[in-house]
Amino acid sequence: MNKALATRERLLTEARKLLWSRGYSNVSLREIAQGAGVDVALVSRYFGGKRGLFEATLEGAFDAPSLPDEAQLVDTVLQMFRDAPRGGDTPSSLQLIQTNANDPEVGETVRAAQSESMQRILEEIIGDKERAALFMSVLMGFAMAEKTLKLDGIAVPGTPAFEAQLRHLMVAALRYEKP
Amino acid sequence: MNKALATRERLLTEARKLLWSRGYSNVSLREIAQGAGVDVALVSRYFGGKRGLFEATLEGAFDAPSLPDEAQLVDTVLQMFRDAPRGGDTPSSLQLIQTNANDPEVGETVRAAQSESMQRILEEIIGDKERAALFMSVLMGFAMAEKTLKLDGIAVPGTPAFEAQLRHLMVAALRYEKP
DNA sequence: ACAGGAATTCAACATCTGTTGACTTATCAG
DNA sequence: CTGATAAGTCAACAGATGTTGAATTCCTGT
Repeated sequence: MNKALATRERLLTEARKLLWSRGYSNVSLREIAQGAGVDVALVSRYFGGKRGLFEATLEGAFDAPSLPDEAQLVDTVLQMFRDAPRGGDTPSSLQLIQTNANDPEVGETVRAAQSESMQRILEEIIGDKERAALFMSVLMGFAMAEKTLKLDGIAVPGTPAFEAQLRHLMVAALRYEKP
Repeated sequence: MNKALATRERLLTEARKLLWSRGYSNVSLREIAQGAGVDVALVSRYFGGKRGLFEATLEGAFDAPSLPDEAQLVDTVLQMFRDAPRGGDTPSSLQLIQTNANDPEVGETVRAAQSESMQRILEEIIGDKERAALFMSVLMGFAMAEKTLKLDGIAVPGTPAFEAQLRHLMVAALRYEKP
């Protein structure tokens, strides 16, 4: 009875790795199952289907390790980027949003989850809805420029130059003033 | 002989509308053909297949109406956003990138096109590779926050508040200084 | 050792996708 | 009017996908 939970977890881990980085409709259940070393049918048995597996993947996806105040916010985010290096095995929650937010089947769920957890937390910390939105937009754009577009001008992740670039934009978002 | 060119164009228009906004793998050829009012088989006949159709829509996708200097750059981009309102029928080139850049089949092509036209032009205007990359990341993030995530804090497109937000981030990117 | 139930696999399904080649209709010069 | 060529339609295909229920293997308690 405990064994089932273990393979359930193996499926979840593999699903996170593939679905978050490459997008819901670009990964087949057979590929996930093969990566987890089990049969495809177990997905439907344990999660009720592909969609159920994806949604199970979302649980706790946006949990922050701790709730930083605004002074620590920038550093906390920098660490998030540091922990999910380019091409690494652990796609970040930003990549999850980026790859799935406009999927016809799960996009709505992803956007809702982002709004209810990540965005709500940002607004709480920053204390201003507009600045929180601009902050989020900076995060999304930077993740896209670095992970997907791999723009030449973005410095190598982990280096001081990289942190300086990202920090510059984040601080700018936090300093926005209504006209 | 001229009639064929007209339906070719109808297919291209419909393909741009659907593929750019919803993503390559989320739109079927039958849907595009139906929207254009022709048979599916014509896609393969005229463009050699789905991929050929998509690549044909890419031609001139990143052409700027004119090459602005850095002083006009921000205003030019603001106009780009004004011309492609939220939920409108004309998805912007930024949305095209956002929805297709990590597609397994056409992502590489999209990224290459962006790099060779849009990014090259930005670097030329701005005169600095890092600032150009940060500028592009701001554009991507803002488009994502506004069009896909529809964040509460992003002002209504077309209003002065919207322009103030976007301008603030763009100017910040342009003012980046190496540490 | 051996039943009984849990865990997993297998084979088949219905559906949707892009693509192809044969067929039909429209267009127009002679 | 008529035949040839262009333009468009139709039906069928092979492949992949998510899902399902029966069959099989594995494990555990007695």
